[in-house]
Amino acid sequence: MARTKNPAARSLLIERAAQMLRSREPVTLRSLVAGTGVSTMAVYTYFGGMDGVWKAVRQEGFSRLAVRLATVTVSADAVRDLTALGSAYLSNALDNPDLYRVMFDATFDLEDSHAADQSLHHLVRAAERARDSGRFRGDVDPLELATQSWTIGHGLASLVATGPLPRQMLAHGVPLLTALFVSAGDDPGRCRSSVEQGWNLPSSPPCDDAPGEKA
Amino acid sequence: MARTKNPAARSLLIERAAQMLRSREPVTLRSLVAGTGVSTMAVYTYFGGMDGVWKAVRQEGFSRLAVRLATVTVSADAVRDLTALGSAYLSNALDNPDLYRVMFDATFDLEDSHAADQSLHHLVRAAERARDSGRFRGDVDPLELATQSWTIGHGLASLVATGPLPRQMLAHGVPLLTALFVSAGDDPGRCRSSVEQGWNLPSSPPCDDAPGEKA
DNA sequence: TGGAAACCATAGCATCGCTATATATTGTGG
DNA sequence: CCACAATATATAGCGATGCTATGGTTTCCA
Repeated sequence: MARTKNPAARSLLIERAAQMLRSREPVTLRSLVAGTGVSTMAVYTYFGGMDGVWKAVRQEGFSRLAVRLATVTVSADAVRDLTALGSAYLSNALDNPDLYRVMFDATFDLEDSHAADQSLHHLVRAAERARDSGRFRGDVDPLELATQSWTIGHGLASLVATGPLPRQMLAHGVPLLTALFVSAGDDPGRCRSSVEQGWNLPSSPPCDDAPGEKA
Repeated sequence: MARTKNPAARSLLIERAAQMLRSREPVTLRSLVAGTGVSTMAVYTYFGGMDGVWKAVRQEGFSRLAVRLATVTVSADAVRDLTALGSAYLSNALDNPDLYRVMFDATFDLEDSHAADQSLHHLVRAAERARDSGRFRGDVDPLELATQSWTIGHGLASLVATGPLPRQMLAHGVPLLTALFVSAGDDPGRCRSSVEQGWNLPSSPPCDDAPGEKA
C-alpha cells in the first residue's frame, strides 16, 4: 500500500459520517457510501473496516475540539482563560453532541489518548499560568487542577449532550469552576469576575439560550 | 419446552445480559437466549425486542445504584453523608462499568428519568439537611447542589469507568467535592474532615487500591 | 371439560459487516 | 511506447444480526 491513497475520499467519508451522525441517520457501511460514487470496498482500503471509520470519526471529533480550544486566546487573566477553555469545551460538545458521544464511548487507544492529552494540555498550561501569576497557591499541581476542570466539563457535557439534563443546566459550570478555582487559592470575588468573563467569552457561549432553540 | 408462565425468565434474561456485559461478550438476541432454554420469541413476549432488553438492563443498573445509595446511612454529619453518597455512586459505577455505560448511552425515557430522579433525591435530601443544620448557607438550593455533586460524580465515573482516566483518578473526588461544599458555605477544616470520613465510608471505597488489582 | 388466551418453536426476510474473486486503473522498467 | 506488476475498485456472496409470520403447545378459568 505504498501509493498515494486518494485522501479526498477519506475525508469525504469522514465528513459524511459526521453529518449522518448529526442528522441521526444510522451510519452503516452501505448507507455511508450510498450516493458518493465510492463502493463499499473503498471503506476497507481507506479505513480497514467500520471500526476504522469510527476511529477516524473520533479523531475528527478531537480535531474539532482542538480547533475550538485554539480559538481561546491567552490573556493576562489566566483564570478567565481557564474558564474560557472549559466553556469552549462545552460549546463544542453541545454543537456536536453525537460526535462527542462517539469520542467517549469506545475504548481509548493510543491515538485517542494523544489527542485527549493534547487538548488537556491547553488546560494544564492555563492552570500553570494561574498559579505562577499568584492566583493559585504555589502547591497547586496544574495537571491535577486541569484534570479536575476536565471532570467538571465532561460531567456537564455528558449529562447535557447525551444525558438527562436540559441545556440550561450548563450554567452549573460557573459555580462549579468558581468553587474549584477558589479552592485552589484564588480570591473569591476576583475569581467570580474572571469566571463570568471567561464563561461568556467563546463564540457561542454554552449557557446562553441558543438562537431559536426552544425547550 | 414445557412451560410455566414464566415471569422468572424475564429477570433471568436481564441478569444474563448484565453478566454477558460484564464478561465483554456481545449481547445479541440469539446469544442471549442460547443455553437458557427459552427461545428467541420469548424476548419479544417479555421485552418487545432488543430495545426492550436494553431498557430493562438500564433499569437494572438504576436499581443496583439505588441499592448502593440506600446502604448509606443517615448520620448527624450531613456533609459526610453527602460525600458518602457520591462515593457510593462511584463505587457502583466502577463495580459495574458496562452497566453504567448502558445506563447513560441511550436517550433517556420517562422511566429512566424517574429512576435517575429518585437516586438524585438522595443527594437532594442530604444537601437539604446540610443546609438546615447550618453547614451550608441558607440561600443554597439543595437541588442545585445535588445536581452539581452529581455532575462531579458522573464526570469522574464516566472518565474512569468507560474513559481514559486510570482508576486512581477517582481520588479527585475528594478535593472536588470539598471545593463544592466549601463554596456552599461549609467551614473548610470541618468540610475536609467530613468529606474524608464520608469518602471512605461505603463498603468498597472507590479511591483505595482494589484488592489484588494490578495497574 | 372445553374454549380462549397466552406462550413458544420454527422458518424465513431484510440488512448488517466483511471477504473472495475478478476486473479496471495506475505506476514503472525496458 | 508498451508490457508487466501492483494497487484500487466492483460484484457477489457468506455468516450473523434483529425481527416477523405462522402454526403448535400449554395454561387458565368458566
